[in-house]
Amino acid sequence: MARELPKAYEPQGVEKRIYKMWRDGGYFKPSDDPEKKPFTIVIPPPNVTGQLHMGHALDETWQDILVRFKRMQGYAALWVPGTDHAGIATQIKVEEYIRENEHKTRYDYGRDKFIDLVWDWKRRYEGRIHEQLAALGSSCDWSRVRFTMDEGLSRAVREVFVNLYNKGLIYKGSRIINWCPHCRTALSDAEVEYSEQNGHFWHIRYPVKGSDEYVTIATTRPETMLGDSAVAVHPDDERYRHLVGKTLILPLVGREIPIIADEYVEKDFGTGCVKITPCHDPNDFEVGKRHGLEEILILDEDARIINGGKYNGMDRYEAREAIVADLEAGGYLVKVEEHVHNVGECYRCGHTVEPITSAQWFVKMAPLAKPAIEAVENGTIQFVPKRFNRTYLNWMEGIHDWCISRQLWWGHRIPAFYCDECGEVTVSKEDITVCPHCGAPVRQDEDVLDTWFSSALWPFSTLGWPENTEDFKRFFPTDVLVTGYDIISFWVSRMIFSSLEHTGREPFHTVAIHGLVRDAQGRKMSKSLGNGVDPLEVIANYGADALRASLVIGNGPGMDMRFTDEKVSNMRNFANKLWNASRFVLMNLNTEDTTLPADLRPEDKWILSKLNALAADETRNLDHYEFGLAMQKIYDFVWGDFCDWYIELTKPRLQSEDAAEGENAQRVLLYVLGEALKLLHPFMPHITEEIWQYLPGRETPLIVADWPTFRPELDFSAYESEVEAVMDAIRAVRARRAEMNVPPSRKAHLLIVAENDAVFREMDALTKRLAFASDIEYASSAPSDLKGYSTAATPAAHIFMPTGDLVDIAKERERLSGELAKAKKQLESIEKKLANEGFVSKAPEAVVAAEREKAANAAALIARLEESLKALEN
RNA sequence: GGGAGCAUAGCUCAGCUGGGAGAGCACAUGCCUUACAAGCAUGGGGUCACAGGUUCGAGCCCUGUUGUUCCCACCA
Repeated sequence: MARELPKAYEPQGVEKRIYKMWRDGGYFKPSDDPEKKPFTIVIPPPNVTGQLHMGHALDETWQDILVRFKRMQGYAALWVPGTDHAGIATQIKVEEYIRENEHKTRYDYGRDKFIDLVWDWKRRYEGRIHEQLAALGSSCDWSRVRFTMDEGLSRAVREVFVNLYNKGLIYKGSRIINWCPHCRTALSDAEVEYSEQNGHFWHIRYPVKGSDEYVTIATTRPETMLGDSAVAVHPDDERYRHLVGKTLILPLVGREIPIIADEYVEKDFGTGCVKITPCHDPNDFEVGKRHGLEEILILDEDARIINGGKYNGMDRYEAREAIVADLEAGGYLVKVEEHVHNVGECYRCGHTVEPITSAQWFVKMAPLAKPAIEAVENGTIQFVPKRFNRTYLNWMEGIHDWCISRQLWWGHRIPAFYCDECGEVTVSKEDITVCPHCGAPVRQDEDVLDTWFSSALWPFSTLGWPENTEDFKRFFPTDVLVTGYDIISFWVSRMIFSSLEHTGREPFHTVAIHGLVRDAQGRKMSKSLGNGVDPLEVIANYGADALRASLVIGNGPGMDMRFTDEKVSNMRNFANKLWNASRFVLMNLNTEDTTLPADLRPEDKWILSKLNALAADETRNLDHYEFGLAMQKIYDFVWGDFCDWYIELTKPRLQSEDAAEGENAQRVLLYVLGEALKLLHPFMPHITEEIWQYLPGRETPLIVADWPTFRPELDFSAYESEVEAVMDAIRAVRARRAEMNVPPSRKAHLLIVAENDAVFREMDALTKRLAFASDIEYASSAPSDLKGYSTAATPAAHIFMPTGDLVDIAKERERLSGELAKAKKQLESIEKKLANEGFVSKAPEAVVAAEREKAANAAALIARLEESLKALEN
């Protein structure tokens, strides 16, 4: 016999207990039944020392919905969890810690000791992020948890590096890269964020050697003039043509530099003369290469001046001030303008990056990008929603070579070994100590790889690649990648080209893209604004299920959403509603029969039909990643159909003397509740599982229950409207009573006139209860005298209630006239439609039929309203 | 400069395949109707940004306009 549910739902205790039951029961592991098709997703690995934020909560919720849905559908569902070592982010964090607490830098520790320290952090914090994922209810397989610097994943990194190197797709070269002076490392293009800043435009005069002439250049970074090796003008620029080939004297420095002509210069921008600083500007670097210009590096790794004479040792901004002052003193400064321009900032620390020429490792992108573009163009990989195909392709088509070396300590060290003896570079999967060419000792490259280099391998490295493991064979390629649109270029694109290159397969067939979670004002949540909301706090207050549902409901794929407490509390209320409905079902239950009775009443058919349609809808919506719609529908079903109507409709039977009647109602309640729990489970897993555990006859936990499907034998859709006609009548009576402020305690006699009143009669007891009737009388015509009656008309029925002096005849007449006018207008528009030859001949039959029915209903309603009005006139 | 999104009730947003404009909150009125006051019932409230077009039919498809947000490139 079923147990009774506790009076209140306490998510805090229940969620922990339920999660433990699932985990200890091994339900997060994919079934090893070879008959079951695999379904695989890999988690976008959070930073190992990071904290869960709302974006994660949304991302994990989407993944969990998918994986639970597929698991219930009978797939061998696998969700691989894990974390990312997050090179820069983690190293910064540890460096900040030792600076603040020990007044030390990483150099005080030395490389090996510092890395040991970071590993300590990693071990300390990864448990925390795992617990946070668990708190959300994530049904990932903890026996397969991975970390980007695990031995296996590091082997994959080595394998990939060496393969690409051997194919000539990885090279080392001196190129212009983005340098973060704070993190003291190179960055890829993707790791630079641009923001508009108010700056200045300094116009500086460069004298022409051996003449009185000069050219004026304009710059936003005057300190870079120390590294100038030319001034360029456009070849067609009449103003300067005579100067091309002449020599300039670089002010303050005294160095001689040429005036060159290059089409890169825009005649109409600034003065039409551009100073060329090959080491500190990407465009100038190209110009410098074309013209064979000298490359003068003027900034060191801390962005302090070098090769700059008296300015040496100054910070870049200090130097800027000093140089501007000196230029002014020397009469070289023509003018200073206010200027708004974009400044590149490090995406991790926010400091302004400097373009600097430096020897770094690069991945040659063109050959890798080509198949990655094709895979999306030919539909092998699909973004959902489709428009993100464009985002991806735009990025991929404009891609530059990828700078992958980082001057950090925390990460995968570049497997290149230098021999100082013979000068050979050896790239090797295994560490080597001596040079294979000459036998002399070698030293390994000091740098580590970009974090995203290892994340790019995540879908296959986590499954065991490069070994051909059982997991790799069974679960790769994965199915769906769930992530936000902000990470498409960083990560998604790199997984795609990496997987195609190294495994020959696409890493996944679908990329399901969700939006960003913003604060209540629509601003991005960020640490600096302090407007972030901690998911764990929300879970503590409302429960993980409420949080999950609030993040999902009514939100379309790829759309940003605002997070509000109100939405979470709505969903908490929904959980409470479900809990109480279940409590009601259980407290009335005295059967363990979980099958449906043979004798179904109209309201049973109605709810079963609704449920049937819901199952089909939910499946379709989930198949299309329409989680917001799916959640909305199950919410509406549970609250609107099941609680507001069906439960109320069963009450008379449950209280009936006839035990068989009561048991029939119980069996339908039990069935519908069970199926609803299944459909809701992917969204709100804990509460549904908890209730499920109380239901009789449930052999297995809900997490592995069969996903509901459409059952043709329970399709009573044709019958729904007959029941809804009665519900309409009930609503109409309630509305009339509400208008007159009649309390429910005051029951009224009802006279119902309906041409087709079979279902009304069948549902008599229900109408009586829900329409607060003392008794109901069925008649074939209206009472002859309507004085003292209040009337309610629906297309299917005309209802009369004696309400005595509560009825104001004038008002009643006014109301009826209003309703009549409305109905007539409606009928008119329908008839117009039906009179349209084009509509009748071209619209689908079902649509025309529905329109005819609407016309008939409107006509019936009009007849009743007219009858009422006429009777009032007497 | 290139690309994309958004504009629907007072607020926040749904509207899945073109065919009845919806939800939550807020507001108003009445109810402790023994599952639930975190509740129930009833009600008011919309020129679906604007202008054209396609269609028997447009919130939905197409073109343009306005406003707004984001992404990419980056102008020295």
